[in-house]
Amino acid sequence: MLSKKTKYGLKALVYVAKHKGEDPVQIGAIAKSENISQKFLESIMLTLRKAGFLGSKKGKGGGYYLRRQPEEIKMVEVMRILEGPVSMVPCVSLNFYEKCDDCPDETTCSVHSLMVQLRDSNLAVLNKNTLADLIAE
Amino acid sequence: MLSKKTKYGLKALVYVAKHKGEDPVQIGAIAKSENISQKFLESIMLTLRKAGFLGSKKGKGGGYYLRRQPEEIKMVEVMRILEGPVSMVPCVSLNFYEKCDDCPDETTCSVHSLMVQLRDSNLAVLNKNTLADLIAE
DNA sequence: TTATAATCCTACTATTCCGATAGGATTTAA
DNA sequence: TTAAATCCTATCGGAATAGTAGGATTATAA
Repeated sequence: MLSKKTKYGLKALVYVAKHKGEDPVQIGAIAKSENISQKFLESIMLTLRKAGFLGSKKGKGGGYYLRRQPEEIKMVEVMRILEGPVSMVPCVSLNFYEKCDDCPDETTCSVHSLMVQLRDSNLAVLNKNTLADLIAE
Repeated sequence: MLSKKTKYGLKALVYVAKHKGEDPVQIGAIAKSENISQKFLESIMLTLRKAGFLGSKKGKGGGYYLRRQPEEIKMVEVMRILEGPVSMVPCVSLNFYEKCDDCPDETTCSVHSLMVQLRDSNLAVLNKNTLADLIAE
């Protein structure tokens, strides 16, 4: 299941992107528009800013704005920041590789190939879609 | 992330399938071979039996056996039983549909299309792969 | 008939993660 | 100087996950 964090983060990015070129948008406005707890959204925005997707301006009249073009923000990047690994098991993860504790040997693991296929099919989708694609709909 | 329950369940199915035609296999043997807590595996085997993948024989000399041919057990069926919905959000789930609580309208939801694409790419993989494919490797 | 070996079943527990909240510190514009 | 905004750390309740406990039931075989 997709975490609320990721879902809210994506919606917030879309919201900010839709107001590109205008003044920065406030957390409060996003929270209200998208039915998100404002305090929860605060921490998500912070994450997105630290990851480089968003910039912020403090103080009165401040808020958040996009730091990159929507067409250049791939969904795979956002998902890795908010949701974590694309892979369903650490031992097939490209960016978060770890050995599975219960598997003596990956090459003989019966679920390995299935996990690789799932990873690759998800990667294909997440590499193809950008923030711009989400705005369109 | 794939739950241990699902991972163990898949490995157990593969183990049982590899012993097709022989006497039923015991939970203890599977647990030992695959490094799984026997008690935990008990409950998983029960789930797989109730779902119709496995049959069981009680008492001395008992154990579990496959009730269907490995080629006919699609991964999508097993995943739905052990892991739950294929979709990452309930509002795009084919078998577990539910309205998202925070979305006023699915047709205008910005993440909807992405979720549909992910669902479909995963479904393709899970429909194509059967238990027989897992045994092969 | 009795011991043993197996599944079956219910309940419980420990731990981790998720979603959300609290309370202020800091910065900036008017 | 005040108000409006982000920034930051800590905490918390609930749900889910992973695993445990203990026995009930069933079947085989001596």
